[in-house]
Amino acid sequence: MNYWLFKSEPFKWSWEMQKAKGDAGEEWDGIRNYQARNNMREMKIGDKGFFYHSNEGLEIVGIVEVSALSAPDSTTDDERWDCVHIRAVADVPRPVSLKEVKANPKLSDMPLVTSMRLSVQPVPEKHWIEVCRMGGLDPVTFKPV
DNA sequence: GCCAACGTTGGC
DNA sequence: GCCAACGTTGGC
Repeated sequence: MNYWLFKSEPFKWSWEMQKAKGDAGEEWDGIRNYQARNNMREMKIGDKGFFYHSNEGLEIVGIVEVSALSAPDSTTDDERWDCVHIRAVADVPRPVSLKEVKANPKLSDMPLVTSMRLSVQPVPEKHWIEVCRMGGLDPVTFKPV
């Protein structure tokens, strides 16, 4: 199992909107960056991810999982772009802000810090566990702790 | 709203 | 294949 992080501007697509989709999930469309696309192509069904609010909020607010493998992006005819589907799994009881991530020495090499502009990024397991701890949830069951 | 960082495009 | 110009992202 691999871990990822999905960025979204809440006024375009928020965690509340993602949750409203429930188990049906939603296509993570609109990605027009090769590195982000390549990350999605690496994803497998059931891989987990953080849902991060960029621009406004600036915090990790939820846990998602990959519900469909990367396939052509329905919002474009350009064959270069494809994307996965994700569905909401759990709230982060205490959202973890970018500020907190940056302030934590254990997370100094997290892609969220080092690859600021990458909108779909990998999360090393050690970072996953640490962020879950900060957010007040179990890194495996996603139950509040 | 500004602007730094950085990815992409296109002329040469 | 280099690199300048340009566009976009995203923190502040």
